[in-house]
Amino acid sequence: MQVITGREEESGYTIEGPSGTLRGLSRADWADEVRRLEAAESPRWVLPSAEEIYPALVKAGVRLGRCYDLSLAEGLLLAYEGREGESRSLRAAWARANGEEPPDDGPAFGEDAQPTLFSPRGPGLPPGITVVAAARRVLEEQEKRVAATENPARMRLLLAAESASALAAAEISAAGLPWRADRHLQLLEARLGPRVPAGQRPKALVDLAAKISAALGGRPVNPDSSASVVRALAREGIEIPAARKYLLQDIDHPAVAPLLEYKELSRLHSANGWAWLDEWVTDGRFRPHYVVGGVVSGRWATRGGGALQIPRALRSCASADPGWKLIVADGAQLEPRVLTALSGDRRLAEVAAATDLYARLAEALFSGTRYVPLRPGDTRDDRSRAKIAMLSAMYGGTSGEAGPLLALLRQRFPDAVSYVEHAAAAGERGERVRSRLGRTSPAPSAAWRALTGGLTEDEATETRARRASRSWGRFTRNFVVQASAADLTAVLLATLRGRLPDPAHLVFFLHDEVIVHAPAELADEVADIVETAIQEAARLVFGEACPVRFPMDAKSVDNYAEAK
DNA sequence: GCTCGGTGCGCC
DNA sequence: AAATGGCGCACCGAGC
Repeated sequence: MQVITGREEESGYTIEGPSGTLRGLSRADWADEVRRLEAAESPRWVLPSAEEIYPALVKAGVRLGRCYDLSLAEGLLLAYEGREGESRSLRAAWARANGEEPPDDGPAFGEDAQPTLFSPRGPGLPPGITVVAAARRVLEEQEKRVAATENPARMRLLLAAESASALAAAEISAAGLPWRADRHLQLLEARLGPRVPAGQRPKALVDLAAKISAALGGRPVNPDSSASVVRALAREGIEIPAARKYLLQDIDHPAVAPLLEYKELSRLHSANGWAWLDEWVTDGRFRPHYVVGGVVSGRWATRGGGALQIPRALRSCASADPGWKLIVADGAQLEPRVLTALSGDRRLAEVAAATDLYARLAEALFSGTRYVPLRPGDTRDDRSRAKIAMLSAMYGGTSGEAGPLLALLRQRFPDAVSYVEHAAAAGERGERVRSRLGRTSPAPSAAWRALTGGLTEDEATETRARRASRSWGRFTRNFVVQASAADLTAVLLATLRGRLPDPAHLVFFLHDEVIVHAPAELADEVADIVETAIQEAARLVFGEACPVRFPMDAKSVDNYAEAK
C-alpha cells in the first residue's frame, strides 16, 4: 500500500491513501494519523522531501518503516539523464512531468542545500494543484523514467535505499551522538587554559604566539597568518613556499616547535572549542545536520557541526550512557572491496577473502619478487606499499613510488585496474560514468570543455588542457568506486535501521562507519546485526554470486576513542 | 563593511 | 616543486 503525504502551502497537512484523502490537518493531528496508518498498514510513504517533513514526525515520536523521497529520486534521475543542472523541486518536477518548461526556482541538485520544496513561500505550485496531486503526477513520471534506465531494478534499489537513508539521517540527527560536555570542557581547559570570550585567544595560544615571535627575532608574528610566518622565517634565512605543517616539520629552528603546537591548539580552539560546544551539543547529545544527496558521489554532507571530522583527540567525549554501549562499526577497507566487486576481478576477490586485505595483497604482489623501493632508505613495509598501489589505482596517484607499484598491480590484477582506468579515460574525454546502482557523475563545466575541446596553438594552453583533462579523469576514476561504496552503505543503512532491536538506535554515520547506541545487554546482538546487514547489502547491490567479502569491524565500547 | 578565493587542517 | 579522490570549516587578506 502507498500513502502520499505533504504540507500544503496554506491549509496544513494532507494525507492521501486508498481509503481517501484527509486535508487541512494540524501538525499534531497529522502526526497522529500517520502514526495510526503506520501501525495498521505499514505503507510505503511517498514524501515530497523527507528532509523537509520527516523531522517533525520524528519529533512527535513517529517512525516510518519505508518511504519514497521524490526530491532525492528526482535528483538521482536528473543526474542519470544528464540533466543534473535542473531543479529537483516538486514544482519543477511537476512542470517537467506535464511537458512544461521547469521554472528556475532555486538551487539544483548538489548545490546550495536550501529547502527547495517548502521554502518560506511554499512549494509554489499553480493554484488548484495540491502537493499530493503534484506528488502523484511526479511519481508516475519517475516510474516511467526508472523503467527507461539501463537497469531499472538497480535504480529502484538505489531510490529505495536513498529514501531510507533520508529517514535514517533525520533519526540520527534527532537522537544525537551521546557527548560528554563535562569531559570536553576539562579537555579544553587543560590544553587551552580557562575559557575566554569568543574572538579572544586563550592563554595557551597567547603564550605560544609570544614564544614564536621571540624565537623569530622579536618582531610580532601572527601565527594565524601563513604569509606572516613565511616572511618571518625568510628573515631568519629559511625559505619555504608556505607555512604548511609538513614543510615546517623538517626545519631545525627554535620557532618550529611552538609553531606546530600553536597550529594544533588553534585548530582545537576554532574548530571544536567552547563555541562549538555551545552551538552543537545540547542535552548531552551532538546533533549535526546531515544532508543526504549533498555530495555528487552519494556520500552524505553535513551542514554545521563539522561532523565529517570529529578529531581523534575528542573522541573520548563521545561516550555511551551508563548501562549502555556504543557499537562502532566500520567497513574494513571498503573501497578496494567495492572495486573488486565492481570489476569482477576473481584474483582480487581471493585477496579480498582476507580480513586484512592489504596484508594479503602485499603477499600477492611481492612474494616471489624482490621489489626494490625507488627511494633508498624507504622503510615502509610491504603492506604499506600494497596500500599505496591500491589507493593509486582508486585515486589516480602517480607520484613517488605510485607509478611502478600501480604497474605491478595492473600486471597482477588487470581486470580491477582496467575498470578504474576505463572510468578515468571516460572522464578525460568529458564523458559521464555511473556507480553500480546508477549514480551518475556530472558533466564537466563549460570552462573545462572550452579548455580541453579546442584546438590549441600554444604549448602552455596545451599543458593546461592536459592537466584539466587528467584531473577530471581522476575524479571519474574515483567516482565509480566512491559512488558505488555509497550505494552499498545506503543499502546497509536501509537494512540496518529496520532491524535494530528497540531501544537500540543509530547515532552516527560517516561514509563507511556507523555507531549504534544500545543497552549493554543488546550490544552483542547489535554487532551481529550490523555484520549480517552488510552481507545482505552486498548481495543486494552486487548480486548473489558476488564472491567478495565485506567484513564489518564492529566493536562494543564505552566511548568512541576505544574503537580504534 | 562586505564578499570571495586562497590557505591550512583534519576527517573518510 | 608539488602534481591521488571526496568533504567542512575557520581564518586571512585582497578587492569592492
